[in-house]
Amino acid sequence: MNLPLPPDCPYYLISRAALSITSHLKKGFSDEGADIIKPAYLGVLLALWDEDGLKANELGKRAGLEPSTMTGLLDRMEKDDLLRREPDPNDRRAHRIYLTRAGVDAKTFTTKILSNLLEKVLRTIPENDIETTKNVLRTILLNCSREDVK
Amino acid sequence: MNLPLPPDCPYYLISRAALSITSHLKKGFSDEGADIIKPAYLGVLLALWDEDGLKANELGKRAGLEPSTMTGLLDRMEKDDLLRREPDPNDRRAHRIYLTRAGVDAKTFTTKILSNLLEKVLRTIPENDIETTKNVLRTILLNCSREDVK
DNA sequence: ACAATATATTACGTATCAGTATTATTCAGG
DNA sequence: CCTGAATAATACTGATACGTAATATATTGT
Repeated sequence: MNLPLPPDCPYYLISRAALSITSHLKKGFSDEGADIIKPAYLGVLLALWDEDGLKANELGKRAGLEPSTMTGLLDRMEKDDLLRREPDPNDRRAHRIYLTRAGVDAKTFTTKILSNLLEKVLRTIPENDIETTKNVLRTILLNCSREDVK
Repeated sequence: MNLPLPPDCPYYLISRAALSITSHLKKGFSDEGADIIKPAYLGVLLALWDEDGLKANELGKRAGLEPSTMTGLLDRMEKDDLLRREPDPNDRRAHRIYLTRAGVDAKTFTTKILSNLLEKVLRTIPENDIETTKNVLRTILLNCSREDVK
């Protein structure tokens, strides 16, 4: 049973790719003077740009983050004036998350920076292979969530 | 310019897959009573099992981590008695990293846990698609490092 | 040999994410 | 209508990773 060395290990490759893109994204935001936007904010922003006023809970599901992670993330984003929490009138346990003006306005340039970066990073890769990769990753996520149930 | 929603965004998929596998790996080590082994240790362990006595610097290159990240990681691993630092006789700036007995012994069960998990997570995916995915990820890493130079 | 440069490590601060426990609220069944 | 299970959010802790700056040691060009 020969364990693959790092450059051949799927886990290594996935982890490194994630960190590497994150790092570039961070730099991309910084270079464009959009320092308020952090890569970790993207999942939440994408969800809220699609549908404003979600609950923290629902946001977590869409962004793939645990509830305990959401608290700190929303704290940071609220401090950065990208969103605000408001009590849910129908459920006093819950809050609704609404984008601020700044949060709405961020969509344009954030979108541009993200797609520019992805374009550069994926540039040399055939469209087919990217689709295959996305499907593989989706399957991995599916298999992982199956494991969770067990 | 329609930004892909999370489940369709390559960056989202890569990040989620990395976190998801990491979480399962952690649980896998825990379930097998191998709590000392943390997913983050793998890059270093794989490198040292291949070649003992590397410098922190070289280890960082193999594991894909920054020098400043290596310090804390090696600190934790040393505290967990998996390795020890020894001064490099030829370069007084550097240290050589050697596996302890526990670090050597960890290879067998760590290897088994990792390959079991990967087998489970990748089980349903055609070998071809996995190869394609690995190549795509390698290309992404390459493109990212090219960006670095720029 | 000496100053400038390069390398290795460390120190410190920040960001990110998960797991566990806790609190407050809602809801379902008797 | 009350009690127990489920749900929403948070607090807290630990792990992981980076960037910047500081320090110590080596190497190189003159």
